[in-house]
Amino acid sequence: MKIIMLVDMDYFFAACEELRHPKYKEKPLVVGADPKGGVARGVVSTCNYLARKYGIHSAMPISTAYRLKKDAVFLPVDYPYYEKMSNQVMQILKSFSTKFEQVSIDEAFIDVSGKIDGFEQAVEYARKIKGFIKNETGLPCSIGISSNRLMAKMACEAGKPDGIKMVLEEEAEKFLAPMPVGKLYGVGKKTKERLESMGYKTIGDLARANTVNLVSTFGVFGAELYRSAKGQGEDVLVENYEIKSIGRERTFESDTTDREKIIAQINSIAKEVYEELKKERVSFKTVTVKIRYYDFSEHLKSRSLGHYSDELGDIVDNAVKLFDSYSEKNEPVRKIGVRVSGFSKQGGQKSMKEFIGA
DNA sequence: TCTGGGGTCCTAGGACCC
DNA sequence: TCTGGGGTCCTAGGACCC
Repeated sequence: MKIIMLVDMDYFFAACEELRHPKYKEKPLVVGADPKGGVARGVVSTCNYLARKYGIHSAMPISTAYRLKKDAVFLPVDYPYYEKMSNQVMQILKSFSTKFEQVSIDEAFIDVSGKIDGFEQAVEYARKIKGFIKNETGLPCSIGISSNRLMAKMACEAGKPDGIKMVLEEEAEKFLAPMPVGKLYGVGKKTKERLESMGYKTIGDLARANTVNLVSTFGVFGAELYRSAKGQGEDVLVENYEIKSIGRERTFESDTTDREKIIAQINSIAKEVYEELKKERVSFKTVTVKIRYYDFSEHLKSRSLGHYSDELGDIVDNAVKLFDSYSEKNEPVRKIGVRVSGFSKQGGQKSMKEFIGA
């Protein structure tokens, strides 16, 4: 049986800010959009635990956060800095594991099966990793330990903040049973509502469910839900992951129908996408434009070039065409986004797989 | 409360080829 | 004349996660 850990950095962006501004440690700290006196449109990205005491949390409108605690410290998101800190952490995790899979800027799975003899040594090993990260970077984290990805994740959530939690395979179902269904990884707002209306309030209810019933309403996802509720999950980590799409989107300060203004925004966004594309050294085949209207309705339109391209002109031209195909609506636009996908690796960047002809 | 931005995966219908 | 099935690509939308 494999020993899988999920390492998740605690309140990561805010913790990074506390690191370079130690004086903010004793204050409620909110990283996210500039509140602009409470009229801004952004949201809270992350906040420290002092800010949470006032009811502030991730994804909350920044205007609400501002109302809850006007004299909190509000800082903008400095992604490049967090990425630098993240890289340090990820290097450490790689050195402590036999397999490593980064899930996001502040989270990674590690397989440590080859590093320790069994689960008896796992908590001690996690403590070592946690201490090492703290010493080297000054950042706190939480670690979940189990025999598959799902349970490592669920254990980690239970261990937060600054904790280590191990859930053995034989304890998994019991551990999950009392939790509300919404806590299960993969169950969001919509699925939670549907499950509750079917009478499944807790994960335990779901584990005792009629699978035929779940599959008939949710399809393949229903079978997956059932497996998850029983604490079963994948134990294979994917190490060589390739990016699938690159996009940027921007919300206007106020909704607009001004074509000139929107086209200008598309141009500026396309340039950012292009820069990222060059960094990743990939070519794209498909361009997608996303529009969010004043009423929050969202639409995507995409077109395939029929061939690979790495040119800015192709992004801009197609994005503008796609946008113009919406123009008869003429409703106020809140947000506009541009995304490219359908990648092929560019010359000189052949993957090992392609190289050996696999 | 009034809602950002960066992603992933899944579904489903239609086109087209064999 | 009416009838297959598999495979892949394209497009649009939805749900979810961090």
